[in-house]
Amino acid sequence: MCAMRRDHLTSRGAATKAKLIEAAADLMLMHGVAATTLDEIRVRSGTSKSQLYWHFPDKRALVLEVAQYRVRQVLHREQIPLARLASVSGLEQWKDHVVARCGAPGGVYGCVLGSMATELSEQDEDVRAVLKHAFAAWRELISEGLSRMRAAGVLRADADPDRLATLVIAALQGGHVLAQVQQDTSPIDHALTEAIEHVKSYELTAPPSA
Amino acid sequence: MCAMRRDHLTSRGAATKAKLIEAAADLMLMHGVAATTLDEIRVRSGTSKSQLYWHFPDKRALVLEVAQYRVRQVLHREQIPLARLASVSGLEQWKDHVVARCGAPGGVYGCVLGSMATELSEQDEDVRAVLKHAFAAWRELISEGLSRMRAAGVLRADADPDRLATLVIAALQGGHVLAQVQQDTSPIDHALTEAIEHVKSYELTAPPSA
DNA sequence: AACAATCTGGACGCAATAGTCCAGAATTGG
DNA sequence: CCAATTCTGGACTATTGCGTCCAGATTGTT
Repeated sequence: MCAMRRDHLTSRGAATKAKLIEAAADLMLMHGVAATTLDEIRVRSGTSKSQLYWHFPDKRALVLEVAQYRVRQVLHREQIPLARLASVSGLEQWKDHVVARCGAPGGVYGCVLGSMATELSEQDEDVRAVLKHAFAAWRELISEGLSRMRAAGVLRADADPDRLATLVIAALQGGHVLAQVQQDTSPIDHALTEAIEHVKSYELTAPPSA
Repeated sequence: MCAMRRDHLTSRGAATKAKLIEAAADLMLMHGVAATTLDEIRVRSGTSKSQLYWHFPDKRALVLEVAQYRVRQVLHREQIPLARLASVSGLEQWKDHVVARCGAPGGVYGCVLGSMATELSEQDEDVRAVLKHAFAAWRELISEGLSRMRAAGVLRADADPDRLATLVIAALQGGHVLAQVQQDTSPIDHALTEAIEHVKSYELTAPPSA
């Protein structure tokens, strides 16, 4: 039989595969996908070259799995604060976490999904499809939170959760781009603050007693 | 004398250099900087390999000049509508142009500055510096327009032009990222529309006669 | 404990790409 | 019109990085 990847990995194999994906993900975030060599991945993961080709048919497949890993990571992390979103101040807390992570030491100011999206959208349809769904799901998390707020009477009926969520995600992504280029979190902070200010303008204030 | 680049080019030389930069810029926009080979640039520009090394010491220098070319191009183009910005509807017209260009056939949905910023910020300090100034100047164009609107009584005194301009640029950049990933201009359209809606919330409506 | 299947290590080959070199064409000045 | 300079064309080299191979170590099964 010619060597074929197994559908079932032992725990050791799974651990190695995970190490490879994590090492690749880190390097690709720091240096970009194209600039990350398989050799660097091998060194950082503490494994050897052939393991890459045991677990992945080629670099492209590895990149796809890195994208999927990042998507799981981001959506899982975002689900926690966003699924219980019920007020504007909840959104502000979420913003603070985003900004803190953006400027975290060792980080790189860019968004792990946004950087891959920009670099790979034109070259790899599979990665683009994965990221497209990820951004849709992310936006949906925010949109649903805003819908709940509207239903609860926190926001006015004319607030459009989908469009507001699009603004928030765009402000986050654009804020990352600007933060990366000026190596400073203030753009993402200000952009998200203003976006949330816009959401606030739909807040239903206690109607004047009349 | 060992061959040194001349400080003064003849018109022919300048034309060739410009063709090289434009060809490189187009390819780098479409496929990314790293994925663009010198050979592709040679073919598309209709010149030969040694011309690259006559006009540029290496690929990195070419990339830097491509970045400068893009910056000149974008700032020149943006200056026209933004320098005479005097009303919210002017901002809306500007948005329509941005969206139209984003979805232009042959285009690529991404922003010519944003894509380079994301791909190169971590690898090339010189390019990052160029783009940093470009984004600052771009934001300043918008900020000054909003300041004029405020001075003219179009916007309320509590409108903060710098922060609003940051939101607009971030919405534009983030909108490009989302548009690129879903191959559709609606995200950038909606994000900019909402950002402008936020600016509108600072509009000074005619005070109630009292 | 012995055997088979699964997984690992590093050496190797090959293709692609950045960068070099030089002969000669086009252009400019006397 | 001739010579010097500026610029161009394409062949060439060295390097880098992707992907292959196989001997042997590790793990699980009877």
